[in-house]
Formats: sequence, C-alpha cells, structure tokens
Amino acid sequence: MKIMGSEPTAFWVALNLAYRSVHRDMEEALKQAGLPSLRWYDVLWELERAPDGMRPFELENDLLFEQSNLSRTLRRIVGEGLVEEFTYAADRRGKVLRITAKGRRLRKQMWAVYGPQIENKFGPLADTEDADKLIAILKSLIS
Amino acid sequence: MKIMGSEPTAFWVALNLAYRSVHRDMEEALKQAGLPSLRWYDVLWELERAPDGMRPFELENDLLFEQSNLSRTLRRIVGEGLVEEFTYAADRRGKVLRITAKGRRLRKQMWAVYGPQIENKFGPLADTEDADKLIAILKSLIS
DNA sequence: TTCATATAGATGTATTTTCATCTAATCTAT
DNA sequence: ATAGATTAGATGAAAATACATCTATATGAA
Repeated sequence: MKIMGSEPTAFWVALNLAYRSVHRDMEEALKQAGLPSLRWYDVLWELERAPDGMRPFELENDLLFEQSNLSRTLRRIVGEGLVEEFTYAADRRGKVLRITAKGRRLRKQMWAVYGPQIENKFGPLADTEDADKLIAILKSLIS
Repeated sequence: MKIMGSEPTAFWVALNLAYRSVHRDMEEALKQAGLPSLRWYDVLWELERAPDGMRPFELENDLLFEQSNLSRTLRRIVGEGLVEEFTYAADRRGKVLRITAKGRRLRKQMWAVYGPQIENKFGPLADTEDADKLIAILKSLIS
C-alpha cells in the first residue's frame, strides 16, 4: 500500500511548484517590459508558424486553452490588430486566424524578453543528459 | 548564438504543457466528485502537517500564492469552517491558521480522489531509476 | 430527404485572480 | 522616544477564467 509521501507525489509537487515559479517569473518579466502575457505569446507564435493560418479549435488543442477563454482572448488579440480573422469557406461555422505584420513584430519584441528568461532558467539544465529524459517524461504526461 | 527551437525551450514547453494537462485533469476529477479545487487541498494539507498552525504569509511562500488571492481563498475556506483563525499574540498584525476537524475530514475525502490521480499519472514513472534526479532538477527551478 | 447528433464558436453570468492601495502593527536607526 | 521604512493582511476595482448555454452549421444514419 502506497503512503502519501511517496515518490509520485513528490514528483507532482515538484512539477507543480517548478511550473508556477517559472511561470510567475516570466509573466513578471513581460509585464515589467510592458508586454502582454505568455498566453498571447503562445497564440502569436503558434500562428506565426502556421503559414496557412489556423482554426481556433486547433489553437485550443495545441495550447490547452479553455474554449470560452480562447474565444475571448482572441477577441482581445484581434482587437489589437495582431491577428486577423477570415471566414472559412469550407465550414461556415468556423474561421481562420492569421497573424499580422504587427503581430509578428510584437511576437519578436516579446521574444527579446521571453527568450532570455528561458535561457536563464533552463539553459543551465539543458546539458544534463537527464534533462532529455525529463523532457520525455513531461511529454508523456500530456493528454 | 542560440536559436529559438533549442533545448531549453523544448524543456519549458514540455513543462508548461505537462503541468497544464495534468492540472486540468485533476481539477476535473475533483469537480466531478463535487469537491473543492487543488488550491484548497494544498492549504488544508499544509495546515494539517503544521500542528502549531501556520501564518498566512508562510502559506503564501510555501504554496506560491499571490497575497491577495490567498487572503480571499482563506476567507472562503474559513467561511466553510475548514480552517480557524486565531490572533497571533506575538505580532498583532498577523494571525494563525489551524485546520479544523471538518477540514481534516474534507482533506481526506479529497485525497481519496486526488491520490489515485497522482498514482495514475505519476506512478508509472516512479520506477524510473533516477526519479530522484529528475525531481531534483524540477526543484532547482523553484525560486 | 429528414431527424438526431455533433461541432465551431460566442456570450451571459459567476467565480477567481490580479493590481493597486490601504490600515495597522512592527522594526530600525537615530 | 520617534520618524521613516517594512511587513501582515484586507479590500475596491479591473481583468481573466470557468461554466452553462446558445446559435449556426455540418454530419450521419434511417
């Protein structure tokens, strides 16, 4: 019989705190620089890599967004002119999103802050061969 | 010069998605069972292990709570009779929190759902011979 | 075709979280 | 002792997120 303080719990607790700590610091750095949140970055970067645009529901899956949350986030992002919406001919319920030039510029500006943050936090670990193993494990947890 | 798709970024992306995916599922399971959120669990468990009670600011540090958020979360938790507040004689700005019998019962109920979730997700990994090393890496990210 | 079901996305409402600021108590240096 | 700075915690207002539901289109089986 497993007891509470066992290994799996320790792993989850560490994962939890690590994520939150890093996330908090990164949001802080972006805010400090007068830039939007990480969620916005994720959307912009995802769209920047999709030359033909993406559907909202694809973003939802890739980024683990709550549907209603994404819908409103997109409204704001589109409102800022960072992304454009087009009706999707093949399915008239849907739409297609494409990043704008302005969106690309902002994404790049954000990367200037975000990138170094990642480098600071994770650069030192990246050498460890254990890091690869950990990445694999982390990926396996995603459903 | 580092490019964007490099190792550290892969690590962070995996950490990010893993956390969110697991967290979402766990919250879902708790909600399904009509139980409060993980944040409440964290507070209750932390207090359960503190025989002499804890100060809010200690919880704030241990659980990476935003101060104002914790303040309100505590109001709700105390409102439900799960935790009691006492004035802290040695520093009259502060207070001491102690879990109640009701709080302990609820914490246990929650564990009946939460524990198995952890076991499901992380149990399989625990065999990894260097789980400890991976945990250490995660912990090293916490500031 | 037609009815039932499923999917894409929006939106009203409630809840949670953040941000900024406030009060009261404590601490520190003079 | 006292002025200034710091800390514990609360709170109004704003923003983000979640939940439930709704509309419109699409799909699939009879």
